[in-house]
Amino acid sequence: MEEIRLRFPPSPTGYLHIGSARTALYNWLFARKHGGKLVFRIEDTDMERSTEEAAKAIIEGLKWLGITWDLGPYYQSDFAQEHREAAERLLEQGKAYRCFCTKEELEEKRKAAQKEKREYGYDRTCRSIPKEESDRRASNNEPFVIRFKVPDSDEPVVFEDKVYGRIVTNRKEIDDFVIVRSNKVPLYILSNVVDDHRDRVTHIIRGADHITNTPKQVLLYQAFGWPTPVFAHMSLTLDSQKAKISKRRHGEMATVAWYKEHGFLPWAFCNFLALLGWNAGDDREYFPTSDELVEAFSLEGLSKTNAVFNYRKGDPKFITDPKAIHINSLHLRSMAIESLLPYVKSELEKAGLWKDNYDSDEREWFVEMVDLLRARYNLTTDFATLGRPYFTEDYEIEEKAMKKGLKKDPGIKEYLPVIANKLEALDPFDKDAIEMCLRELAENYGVKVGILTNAVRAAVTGQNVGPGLFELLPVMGRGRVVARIRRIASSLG
RNA sequence: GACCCUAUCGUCUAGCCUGGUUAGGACACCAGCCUUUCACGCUGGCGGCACGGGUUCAAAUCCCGUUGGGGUCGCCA
Repeated sequence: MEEIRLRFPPSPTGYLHIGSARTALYNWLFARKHGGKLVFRIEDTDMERSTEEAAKAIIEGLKWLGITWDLGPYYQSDFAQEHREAAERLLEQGKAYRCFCTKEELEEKRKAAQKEKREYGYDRTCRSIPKEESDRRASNNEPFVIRFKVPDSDEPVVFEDKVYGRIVTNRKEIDDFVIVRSNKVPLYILSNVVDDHRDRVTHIIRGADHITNTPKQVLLYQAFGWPTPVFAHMSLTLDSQKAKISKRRHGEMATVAWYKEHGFLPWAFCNFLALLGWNAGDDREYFPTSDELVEAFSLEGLSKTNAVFNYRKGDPKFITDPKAIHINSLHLRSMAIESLLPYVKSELEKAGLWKDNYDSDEREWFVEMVDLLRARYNLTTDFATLGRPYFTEDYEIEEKAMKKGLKKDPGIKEYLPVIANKLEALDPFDKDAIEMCLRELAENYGVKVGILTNAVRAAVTGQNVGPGLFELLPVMGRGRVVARIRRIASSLG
């Protein structure tokens, strides 16, 4: 049986874009699902815009996402000679022809057509130039491009799209398109077909923006006598203004790197991306592992309608699609704690909060603390921002914590030193003992236990929100807790 | 403008093919419950079949049209 092969062929003209990442993801999922291979090919035939840095950034992005490939990366430009030869073959067979029209001439015709509100298509001026003349002009070094000669026929060009169904195109809608530039560099439309054939690609999953050039490529496959692969076009992702998401309009938020920097877990982000324009057919949206997504994935679940990325510029609650954050929190809270640790370490390092002891003597303490905190965090960056007081003595008492925790009851500044003394002497220093201790004290003072817990929380974390206090204190450790309470108590004057 | 694609809550979507559902789920939002705080969780609420014609006993579902949205129309990919 023929091996299933897919490909991901980005052009290296910028960072890895979330739309490209989604395309890569779907190809990868499909390949894995069917035991196939994924070809990674960098389409750099546009030398003007392609850069090595961009290629690197794309590779980095894919690696971070965990999207792996089986073949490549190949560079399309390495195969330029093969593409030229393919074009040469078409030329010899009369399936393509040299076009000597200059850019300026064509531009003029285009403008004239626009002015008269006629639709513009290449007028086939050079299609009828006799072979002898064409050869002569070529050997005289007259510049030319090579155009594909769309075969005359009454039959429309048809292909069966796995998502959109049967796409029928009238040949009159297809120009004799250019396949080789005047500088002899082949164009994408040609190179792409030649490469896909050489790489034995069986399935092409790509953005719906390629739908209209698919008939041209189908014609090329036919001209070469090659079987056409299966096409599956996927809906695009737009912003709330219904514009294509782009770095230019949306800034870094449109790049994969942004998600890496803002505390997203790679697999969680893939999980979210997969949901943009695809569904499992049941109510499942959370896929703990890639195996589960692979199992659920199928082309039938792809949506035909463009997805709108729910992001509002300038709105802090919508720095990105809130569903992305939600999915991330699901993964953050339930993934294996060992897998989460490196991400937390990285965030703490960036914030200057990391201590090497967390990898050795204090490792147990660190793991317990992370586990306690993650239950209410959404992003890995939260450990360094919201979590700051847990990892350093250098923390502020937030205003809300001061008000709701430390100033809530006038007696608090009397209670706090007593609590510190009690906790210092408590044995064992565990959840139940601490709870009993604080409840007893509350009863003695005739206040609700919440007054005491909130005060202690405010003192030891500077915050009025956080893990359950009775769980937190034993993890934090007696020494640290008592010291913090005393320090804050004395500062209350 | 021409050609192609598309249309279900604010957003992602199920349902459409094979007409009969109180049009389902998720995110977001609101309320309540839980509770030592905040989250989580649970319960409930808000909110949608773009419009107009057909076909039919019956239309989100089938057909036609309108409107809206998107894509493409390069010697970019």
